[in-house]
Amino acid sequence: MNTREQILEAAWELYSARGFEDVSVRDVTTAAGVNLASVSYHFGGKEGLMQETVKRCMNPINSYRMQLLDQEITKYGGAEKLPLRSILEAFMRPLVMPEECGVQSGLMLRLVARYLIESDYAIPSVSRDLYTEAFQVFVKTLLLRLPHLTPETLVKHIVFASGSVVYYHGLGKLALQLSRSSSVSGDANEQNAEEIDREQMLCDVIEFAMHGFGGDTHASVDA
Amino acid sequence: MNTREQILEAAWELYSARGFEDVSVRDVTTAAGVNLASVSYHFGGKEGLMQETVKRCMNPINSYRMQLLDQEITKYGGAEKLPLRSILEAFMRPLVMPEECGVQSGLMLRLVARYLIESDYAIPSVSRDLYTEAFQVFVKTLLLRLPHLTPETLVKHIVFASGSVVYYHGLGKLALQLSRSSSVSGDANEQNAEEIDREQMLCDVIEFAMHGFGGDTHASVDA
DNA sequence: AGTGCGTTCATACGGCCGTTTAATATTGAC
DNA sequence: GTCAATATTAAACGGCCGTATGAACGCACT
Repeated sequence: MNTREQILEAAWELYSARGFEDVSVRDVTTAAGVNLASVSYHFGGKEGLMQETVKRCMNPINSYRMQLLDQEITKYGGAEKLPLRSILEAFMRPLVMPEECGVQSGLMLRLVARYLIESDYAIPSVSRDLYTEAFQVFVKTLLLRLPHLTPETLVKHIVFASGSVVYYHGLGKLALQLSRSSSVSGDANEQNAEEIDREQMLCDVIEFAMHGFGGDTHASVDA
Repeated sequence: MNTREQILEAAWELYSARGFEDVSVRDVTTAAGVNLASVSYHFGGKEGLMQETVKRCMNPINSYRMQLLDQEITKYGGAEKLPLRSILEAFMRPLVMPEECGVQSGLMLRLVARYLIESDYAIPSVSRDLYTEAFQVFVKTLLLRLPHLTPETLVKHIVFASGSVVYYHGLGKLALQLSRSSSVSGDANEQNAEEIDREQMLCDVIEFAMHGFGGDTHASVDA
């Protein structure tokens, strides 16, 4: 029964790093140190392995979102008193800091981005339900706080915020290089920029999104 | 000499629709109605074709960005008098409405998203220069308008805004479904949502981003 | 000891991949 | 018209892909 876990762990790392379509079953089983046929046996095939991999990381993410939201609700004594910042952070922090809910490494966002794009926007039933639940809860909570906005607008804004964080995680380093390299750039190929400050990124994107939602940047416990 | 163009056209459509790694050279040549070996002959191989494809669509995009920016500058009589909205629209409209600069179809954003992700964030020299130029011009222009912000902050915000539009284009339909489907959803597989209103999307994301930049939502010719 | 079942294994299969080759067709300058 | 350069073609190459097969293994249970 250990084989299954070894496969999932290797699959997670490889898919995150290189993408779903670019990683062969052989790559996964070799990295996991198990037999090639194990994937067919345990997951029915490559497609099954991919779905299970996504499921295994999206479940904790969405649970963590709910958990953070609940924490803030009790902290502020009611969902209707939640600051906008708390709601946004509860939604986005699990994406940026997945290790806080047991999903290892910052490859999370790359995997999500890859999956959403490669799967041709047809999220399979596995993760569709998870997404649906989390999405609806957050839209509902936001609606309490921003009753003058329509649910459609709120959805748009959540998507905007998610896009910001996903995109920035992927392009942040590069973009900063581009903006700086107006001066001498030495070789154009130095791709080894310092690791990105994810906590700072989270803070930045929340700040950006809060303005987008039209919320007050500062304390807004009073409503 | 027509073969080359037919290949590029077919490649553009297929790459946009299905992704780079998922489209074989045979797929492209078959769709183009040319011989398999033509790709090697004209582009040196699949890698060369991919790069040329990206180049052929990013060149017009970045030119269009500059053109829109210049239009607004003359319209308002000086780069320092540009409303924030004009700058943001000049940057994002070409992504959302590529057909306005001769890049056909709304598959543009998917191709960009795919390329950025699949190429492992290592934008090859081909498009790197184009991006660099456009990025620096826009950062510089934004700096005129928002001198209290640092260039790093501006870069972040541009990336946030780009991420919003790319992500929303990919997920918008799905997200709206998710938010609505709290009620009856019939089959969970109806993926045939109506086409997205791109002009509206552009407007929404500009509005969202403007708040994020801290700019005034309304006319800001007066500075 | 023997039986049955879940698991792991080495191996093989057919298929598609990107690229190469060498022959043929087309072009354009002289 | 000739001839070299350019362009296109059909066919084949080796390689990796996902999956299937059937044998071997571990082990609880009788």
